[in-house]
Amino acid sequence: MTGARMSKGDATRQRLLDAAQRSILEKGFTATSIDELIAECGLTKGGFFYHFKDKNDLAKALLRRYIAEDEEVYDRIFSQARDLVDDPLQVFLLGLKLLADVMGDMPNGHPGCMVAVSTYYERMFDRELRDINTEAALQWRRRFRAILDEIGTRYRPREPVDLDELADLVSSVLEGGIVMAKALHDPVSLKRQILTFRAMVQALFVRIPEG
Amino acid sequence: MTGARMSKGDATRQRLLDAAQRSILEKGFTATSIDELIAECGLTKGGFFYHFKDKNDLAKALLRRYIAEDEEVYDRIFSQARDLVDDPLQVFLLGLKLLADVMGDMPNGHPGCMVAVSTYYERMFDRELRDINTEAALQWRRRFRAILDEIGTRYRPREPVDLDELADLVSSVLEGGIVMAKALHDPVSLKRQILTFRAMVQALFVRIPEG
DNA sequence: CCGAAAACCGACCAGAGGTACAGTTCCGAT
DNA sequence: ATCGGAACTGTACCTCTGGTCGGTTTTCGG
Repeated sequence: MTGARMSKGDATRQRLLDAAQRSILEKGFTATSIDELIAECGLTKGGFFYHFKDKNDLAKALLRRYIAEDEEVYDRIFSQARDLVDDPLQVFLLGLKLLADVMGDMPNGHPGCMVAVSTYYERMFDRELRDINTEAALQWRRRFRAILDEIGTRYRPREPVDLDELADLVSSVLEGGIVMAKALHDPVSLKRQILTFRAMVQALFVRIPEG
Repeated sequence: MTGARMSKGDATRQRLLDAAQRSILEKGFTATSIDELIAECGLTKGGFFYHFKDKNDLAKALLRRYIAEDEEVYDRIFSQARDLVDDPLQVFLLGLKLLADVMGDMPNGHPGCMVAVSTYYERMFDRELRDINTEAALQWRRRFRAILDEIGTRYRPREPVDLDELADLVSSVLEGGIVMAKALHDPVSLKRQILTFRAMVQALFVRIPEG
């Protein structure tokens, strides 16, 4: 990616993935034609099928790449949060704040989540792609769950909640926030949704007395 | 719908919408072919275009019908909640509980939200359809906002939250919960997401002393 | 400079999506 | 019974789409 030495073929592959991602998030998978992609990237049919054996293969590569970049963003944000504060609850709250900022700084709003798109095209894809999708969701759960476990050592929830479900709720708010921001035509909405959720997290946990 | 007298034409129209909704939620809009729909409903191309002037027109009718049914469900649930309890916070909490039950009782999980699908196909649709979509989101906001306003007369939030944003967060949790349930291949997940959110609402509000 | 692998070209195909419209059947009101 | 519109049928046509394949150029190590 960023300046990494890559062959001409790799560069073309990346350009195809970029074009595909933009178009798919805008119009959907089936509405994105191969003809359209190769026109944008300045190559021909043969060139495309040299890189991907079929359209499903493209979707697979795209989803993998998307998830990898997504994970990178989360890693960066939460390691940054850990550097700045110690208390696990404060780490989580700061992480949500930083995440909200990232989402809010996107000029046209979040472009959409490939995982969400894939769930709505489930039946069109092969098993492997569906598994990639499920794994991404589980990865999110593990990530947030880990932080929640740390929080649990020093705080207790005012109301009983299962931590796996609370972890999933973070993902739900993000996915749902993206949908709502698009539906409302209000790019900043996603940021506010995250911050409102953050306030609710803050209200949920109460410090356990030391000892 | 339910037993209401309808002409043969209306019945066909409904069957077409039923088939379209099922297919669109499963495969997406563009992947749903007219040929497929007419085969399922036992009529021909011409018959289809007698009812809908084009595919966009079908989408429009479908979205309108979906939203109307959706509103009916919410109306029923929250009026039921109002009949059972008095306190506004309890009405909201009971409403969320009933909603969770409805979602949990769907054998194959929530089939998906047409509004969410539409947001990911935005650029394909005309302005009218996009407006319908936005209006649906605003309608949800008004609905939940009204309840939250009532709650605000007797409770205060532990952390500062904007009530419009909290209202939108309800929608986000529902939309995101549907996506996550599909991604995780766990139909019951949506129900648990709603209940976890419910617990957070309960933790958020604290009674204002009378007087 | 050479040769082989990588990267790409472009003609072609079968089938699906979508449009148009003239003709036919159904059906209820008069 | 019959008339007129509603509810279709049948067909002809055209574009676009995913995908194939043999051939050509580019690249690059030796």
